[in-house]
Amino acid sequence: MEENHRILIVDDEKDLCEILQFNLESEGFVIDIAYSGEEALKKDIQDYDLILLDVMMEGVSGYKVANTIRKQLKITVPIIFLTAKIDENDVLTGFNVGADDYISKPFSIKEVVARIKAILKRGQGIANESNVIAHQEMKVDLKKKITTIGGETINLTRKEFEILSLLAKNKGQYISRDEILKRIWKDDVIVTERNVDVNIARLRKKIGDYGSNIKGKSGYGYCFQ
Amino acid sequence: MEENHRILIVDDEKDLCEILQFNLESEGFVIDIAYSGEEALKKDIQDYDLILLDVMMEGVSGYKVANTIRKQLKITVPIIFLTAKIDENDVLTGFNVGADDYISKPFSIKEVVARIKAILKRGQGIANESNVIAHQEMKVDLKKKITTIGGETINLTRKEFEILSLLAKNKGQYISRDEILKRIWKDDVIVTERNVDVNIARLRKKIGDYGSNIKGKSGYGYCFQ
DNA sequence: CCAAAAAGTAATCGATTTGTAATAAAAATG
DNA sequence: CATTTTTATTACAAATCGATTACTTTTTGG
Repeated sequence: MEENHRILIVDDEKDLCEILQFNLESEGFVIDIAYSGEEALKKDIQDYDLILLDVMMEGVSGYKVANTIRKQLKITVPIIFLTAKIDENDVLTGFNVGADDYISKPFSIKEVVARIKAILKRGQGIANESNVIAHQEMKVDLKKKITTIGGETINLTRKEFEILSLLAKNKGQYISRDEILKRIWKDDVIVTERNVDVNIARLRKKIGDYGSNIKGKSGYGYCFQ
Repeated sequence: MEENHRILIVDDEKDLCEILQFNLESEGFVIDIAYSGEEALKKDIQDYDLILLDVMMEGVSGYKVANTIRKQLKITVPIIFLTAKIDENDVLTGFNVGADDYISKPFSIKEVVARIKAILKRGQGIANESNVIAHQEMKVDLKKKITTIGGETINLTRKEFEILSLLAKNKGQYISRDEILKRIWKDDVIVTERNVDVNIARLRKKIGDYGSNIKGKSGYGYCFQ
């Protein structure tokens, strides 16, 4: 099934944007454009399948935009950085290498299209492999983000689901609150370890009898068994 | 099966740490950072899957850190050295202390990611490389932090577990109370050597017959045999 | 803009862990 | 062998940690 992928182009060079837009639209992509970092962050990033992001822009740089998308918005949308000439020595200051791929200017449209397709294809592949962790009657579908017990869907919030996934993925292993914070809250918000407790409590309540499978141990953290 | 590997970055250049962090997190790794050798050694090294270690740091150098990890802590976690020097002698020193790889600055992020993946992939084959110390029916799982005797889990407190791990890792070797304090209590609290005694006593009681495997010798400390 | 849901905060209480001190036992010393 | 030092054990107290609740703030979705 073919789907029209949505791509956001972020670049302050208007001409370049238009060339990209024209060519990518010919390839069947749906294009949206932001002419600055600020403008990009006003878009609903979640809606895009891929972002073409210029690194060097006045004001909010591409690096900042990428950082915000990852750390604050927590969106894993693929990002391709567009950057001026590659200088390997520039890594320290130029931020010219990024998350999913980078393309250095000047580039050929063919190259851009090829890389976009490669990344979207890769994403497709991952999406198709369903990843389900099962424990007795309880099933945690990591991809669909759905938890069921005996076929019945359990309504978990995002945080609850993330915690359950993390523990289920590491069955039998104690994971400290600190580690849970690092992995789920990342480092963008400062919350205390009490938050973990509270969410564990909520989670336990929701999964009923399975709640007792989440063991808490003083000094060690939590463990699913 | 995809797993989130934990990587510890040790470098006193904050900018570089952040760039590495950003890029490695994009790759799905869980990142922790230490801005000095001292800080690094306060981390629970056992918990990481790989360590990126800067050689040139004020105070405790990268070599010292690596040396401590290998010789004292007896942890076989892969280590990649980051260094400005491309001096052959340095390379030799690095491999003497058990470095798994060597990357000289300036480097491209792609290179770092590639090397990390290569090493982790290789490590996958070796599987859980002696994360479990066994002595007859007693097993100490350093990663899961669980101790079992004949399959039955022994409920150890954190300190008890740390002491048992330390002694078990250095089977047959006497470790002084002072050394135990340094390694387990670190330098955050000032407690007397009596604390070690007390915890040893508690530990001995909990591991039953194996308690007599922990030998105490006046003037030497404790030894597991 | 409002209502509902989600997530964060604070406070409490109980449990667990750890530290302290006292004492007994063992080992070292001369 | 007597004395001093070191170590083991015990009981108790202090500190820390963790679960839960109620409440507030933030986010989400219409």
